[in-house]
Amino acid sequence: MATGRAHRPATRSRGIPEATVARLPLYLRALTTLSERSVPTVSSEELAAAAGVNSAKLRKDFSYLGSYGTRGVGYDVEYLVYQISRELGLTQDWPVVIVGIGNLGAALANYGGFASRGFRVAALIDADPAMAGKPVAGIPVQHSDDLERIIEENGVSIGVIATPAGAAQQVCDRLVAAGVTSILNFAPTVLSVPDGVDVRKVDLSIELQILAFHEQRKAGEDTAGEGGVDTTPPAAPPAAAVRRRTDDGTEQGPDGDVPAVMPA
Amino acid sequence: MATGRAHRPATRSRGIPEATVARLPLYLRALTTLSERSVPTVSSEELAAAAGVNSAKLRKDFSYLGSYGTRGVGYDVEYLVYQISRELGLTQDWPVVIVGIGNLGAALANYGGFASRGFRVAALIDADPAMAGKPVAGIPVQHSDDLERIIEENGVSIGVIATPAGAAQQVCDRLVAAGVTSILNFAPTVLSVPDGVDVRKVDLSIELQILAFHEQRKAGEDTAGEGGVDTTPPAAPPAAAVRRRTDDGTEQGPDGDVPAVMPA
DNA sequence: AACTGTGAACTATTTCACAGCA
DNA sequence: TGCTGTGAAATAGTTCACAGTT
Repeated sequence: MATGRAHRPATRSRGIPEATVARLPLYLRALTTLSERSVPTVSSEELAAAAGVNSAKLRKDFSYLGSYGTRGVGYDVEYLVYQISRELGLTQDWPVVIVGIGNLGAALANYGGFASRGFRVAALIDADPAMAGKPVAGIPVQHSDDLERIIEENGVSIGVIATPAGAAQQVCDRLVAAGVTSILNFAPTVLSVPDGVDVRKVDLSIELQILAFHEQRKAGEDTAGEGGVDTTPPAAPPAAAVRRRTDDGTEQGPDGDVPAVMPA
Repeated sequence: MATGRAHRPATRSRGIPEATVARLPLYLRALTTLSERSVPTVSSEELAAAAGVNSAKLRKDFSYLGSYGTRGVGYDVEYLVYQISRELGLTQDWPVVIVGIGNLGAALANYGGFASRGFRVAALIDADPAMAGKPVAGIPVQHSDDLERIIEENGVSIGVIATPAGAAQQVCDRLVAAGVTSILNFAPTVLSVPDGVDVRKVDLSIELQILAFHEQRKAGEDTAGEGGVDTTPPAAPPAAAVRRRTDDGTEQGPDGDVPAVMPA
């Protein structure tokens, strides 16, 4: 059992950089908007602005896909939509199951961005018998006892986990055993999966913590310790000597923290 | 108006790499779990496994914070929890507003991971008058007319946008005008913000698209075109010559896509 | 003996800047 | 002339491997 993702480091056939892959959906969204407005062509500069990146990066990214632009003109919007969709595998239909139909699961089920991009919510699964049969986003929730059958019958290879943290690994194991090879995990846990299974994590609180880090920096530049209320005094240092690399003298309290659990 | 984040490229005081900052919450979660189990110390190897990274990376990351370990022994769990919390700014109390109380907003309001990490949901705001006064996660929803007042009265500097895409920029502008300097955006739009305002984006469908890309690769290695159902034929190429870098002959259809909208 | 902390090597990603084409 | 496509340079991030410490 390996932990985490398995991004085929060897046998990398056409080698599109991971950073580029992560931006393709961004470009696709921007292009889709242009397409709706019937804009026929777009320059790298314009498209980059719409996608929130710089144009050199965008051109480099596209160069990994092929030469789909026209010098002096720009890119054909429709054609580029098609090429990126194809590259991402969105010209196929991907049946997806969502496990854990709490607020978050329901939000995901209702999320228009899935259906419109080649993803089809094949089933909603929850462990609560009281949920069974209830329609969410027009799809009846099924009990998790039937998880394996549902996966197999629908040929599902992508699963979304929106359960509480405590249930996530177990759900993950069952999904994988039933044939799922890609998992999008919203539960705040590190999942262990065998080689060949991809896991991506979306963590709602991690993003906020990153913002807090930068926010703290901003406050520290003007007046020290603005923008929040300090708490209790510093924790006792460990037995060993502690030599901090740098120290700004800001001392705050420790933190009786509790691991996060998703809404069920 | 600059687009996107503004990560103080100059004046970078103590220079912790962005990639490291992004992992600190991961370490913190793993440490918190250990702390609850009353584990007193942990080695880089063990902690790395719990956090899902490798130990060299973890040690390097910690080296940017200071020398908080003891050679031959490991790291003091409680002390490290404190140091990372402090570095991330989580020893302060951060009042947060959530704008857009649909399924997703409700999921966020109920999410235990916020409250337990220095974040306090100061207010829930929605544009629907019918929502006003209704309690979600024990907090009454307030109408967006009062957004500015709420921000100012509570000294909020971090805002979470969980509105439909169409409303996001407008909400963002109002948040920023009222004094918010960090935004977590769940709406599938690129937000324009002035310099000095940080934006982080969580996009539910982008992650799935990245999984689909890798999933497609897996399928393509064994039998070509397994794991999904193909759709219509290729779009017409643009007027100009098209020379693809490589081509695997897989031709699929274009895609009359619609921009995703979050559940309101 | 065990384990951290860290230069140095390596790999990935971004940005520059300009040749080449329509 | 205007804009793409891309080598080359610059920067960021990861991994190695081992000296140093308890």
